[in-house]
Amino acid sequence: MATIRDVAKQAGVSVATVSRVLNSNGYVNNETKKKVDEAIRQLNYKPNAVARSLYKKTSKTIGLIVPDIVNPFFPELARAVEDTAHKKGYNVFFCNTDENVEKEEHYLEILLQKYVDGVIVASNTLTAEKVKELNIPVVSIDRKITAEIPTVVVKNKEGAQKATSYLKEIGCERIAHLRGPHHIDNANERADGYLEEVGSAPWFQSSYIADGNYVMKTAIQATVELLERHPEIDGIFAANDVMAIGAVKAAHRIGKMVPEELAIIGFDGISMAEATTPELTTIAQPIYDMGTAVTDLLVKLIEKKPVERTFLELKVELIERESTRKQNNNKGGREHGAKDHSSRQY
Amino acid sequence: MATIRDVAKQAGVSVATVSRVLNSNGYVNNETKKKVDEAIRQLNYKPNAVARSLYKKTSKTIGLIVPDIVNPFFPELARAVEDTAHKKGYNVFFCNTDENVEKEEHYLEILLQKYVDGVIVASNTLTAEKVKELNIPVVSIDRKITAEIPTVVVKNKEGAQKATSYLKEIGCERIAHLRGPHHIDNANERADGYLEEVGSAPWFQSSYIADGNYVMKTAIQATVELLERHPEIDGIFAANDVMAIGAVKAAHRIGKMVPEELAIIGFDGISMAEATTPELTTIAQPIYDMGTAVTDLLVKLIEKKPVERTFLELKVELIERESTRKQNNNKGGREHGAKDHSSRQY
DNA sequence: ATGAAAGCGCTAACAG
DNA sequence: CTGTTAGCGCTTTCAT
Repeated sequence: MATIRDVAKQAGVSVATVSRVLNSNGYVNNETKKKVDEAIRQLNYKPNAVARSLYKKTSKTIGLIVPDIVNPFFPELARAVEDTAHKKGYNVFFCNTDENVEKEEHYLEILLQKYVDGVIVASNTLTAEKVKELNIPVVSIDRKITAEIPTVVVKNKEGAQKATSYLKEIGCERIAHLRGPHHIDNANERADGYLEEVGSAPWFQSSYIADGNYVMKTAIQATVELLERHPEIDGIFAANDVMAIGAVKAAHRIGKMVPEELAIIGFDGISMAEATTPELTTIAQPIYDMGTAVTDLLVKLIEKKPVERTFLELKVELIERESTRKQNNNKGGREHGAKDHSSRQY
Repeated sequence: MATIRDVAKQAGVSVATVSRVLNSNGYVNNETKKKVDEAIRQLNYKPNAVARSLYKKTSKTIGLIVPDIVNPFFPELARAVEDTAHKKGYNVFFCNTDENVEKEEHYLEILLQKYVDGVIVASNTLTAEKVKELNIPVVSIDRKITAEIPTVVVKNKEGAQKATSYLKEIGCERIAHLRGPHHIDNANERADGYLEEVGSAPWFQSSYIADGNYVMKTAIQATVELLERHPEIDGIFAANDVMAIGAVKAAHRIGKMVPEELAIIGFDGISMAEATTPELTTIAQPIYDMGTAVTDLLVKLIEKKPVERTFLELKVELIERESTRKQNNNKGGREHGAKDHSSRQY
């Protein structure tokens, strides 16, 4: 590969001049600039980003740390992050931690050694202290770590309330909740939202809440048990779409019709929710927008540009599909006015 | 951040000595090593990977170029690549090209400037010529580019034959094919496999092959038209799972029962295929293994270790689920002996 | 407007 | 066994 020296020699100027035209700063005569450009072209010269990084102490790269890209929530997020980063001239290092603290800290260390300018984390295990030590901007997505760390999340509680009250509106009278892990904030917030809506209903029992752990397999099992214990249940709010899909399978397995006998609503808005039969009604997060927002935020922090707010709470949206329909149990189901905001393309 | 100089000063030795203990090469007295280690600990020193890269002309990073991480085939692949790379001490830059040549070439250029040691591409648009210019190892996954570029693929034709003959075995007598894009090799190979099995059957018509373009929306439309034009069709081999899911939806929409009236089999083995009702029978690719294999291959090339073969063609596996069952059309369906190798976990 | 030269943090001869 | 030193390729004062 040609270096800046080769270009300088070829153009008959000094490396400083070449550097000047490369970065278009400082004065440089139009004629000499032409010579340099020509030399660059002839040699097919590309500046060495590593050398530049070493000097400038910045690398135009960021780290993206997710638990597991295979989790259907993350591909779209990762795509948004990469798109936005690329647009702003940054490359992204891609890391999976499986929610494992050591792995996470190890990655952070490596990223730091590689001079990343900032990092985006989706993590529950990261402490504020560790982040401080890094001395580079860190932003959190989907999970709030501490008040000091800039964060992009969605209105989980509000979404959960929306889901639950929607089930009430279409006529469900015994609504259960398939909740996520107790150590994950957004799972607790969603459970809170559910409780807010039905916690004080005369029919409510704490055993209407089942642990699904955000995983399909567990959710299937939990739903089967739930429905066997409580055959009166006519609506389920699952705290994520994966569990909602599990719930659909469970219902199918024990012969409950969805949505006729049992309405099911999920949370997230992952594309897998459109693969099911019936297609899943869900509270959709603006996943791509979240990715864009965190990345914008991070880049602003890196480039020390002013940021308005460091805590963004984005809105969620009810997408009505087939897994919920007005229940015709003539006990008072009301008309529901929501339109289908689905992104179905056919 | 502390530098090697700081450590040297703190330990009362020269930077060379520090470098020696860092890289554990060259002789260094055990006592001085201890002093150095202690200084490193005290200063919480971490060597600067950029400076090291600059000197060594290698960065311990690789690039991963995929069309779109949102495409359900790629998250698992990306995960495998990242896992394997990490295990071998490499980080991975993550790039989405949308199959766009300019974007792809642009990424390659940037990666090159950033000194990546090698790159893994999933691309149809890359030319051998471009790869040559790079002067670093490049390996291709899922798509063969040219003979010179080391590649990991699966036995597409064989898998397609397996899918088609399986449909015959369970009693289908009018088997259609939902094919992928004409410019993608694996789509053509899968179509070839299908043709091999049924192309000369008395009932065969070229209009039994529909273009689905690997996309759900298109596949739904194509399947509806196909079934309206040819109501006699009792089996569909879709060239990927996403289209197979589309076919299931199409069948559902026009009131054909799957699998009773219409058997559907996909290709890929993505997890989404387990979210559907009925769950999808498919020809599964060993996606994770493919990722591991390309990464191993790439790292060997980078480190100039001997590689046995530079063209790996992995086996696919039939996973029987619910979307295909022995057709009871008493016209001669035979027993089929395949076991369920499904990864269903419940 | 241009060039010389120092230095980013590290590694690897080479000398001792 | 350890230290001195010359780079890796680039950017940026500081002179001129």
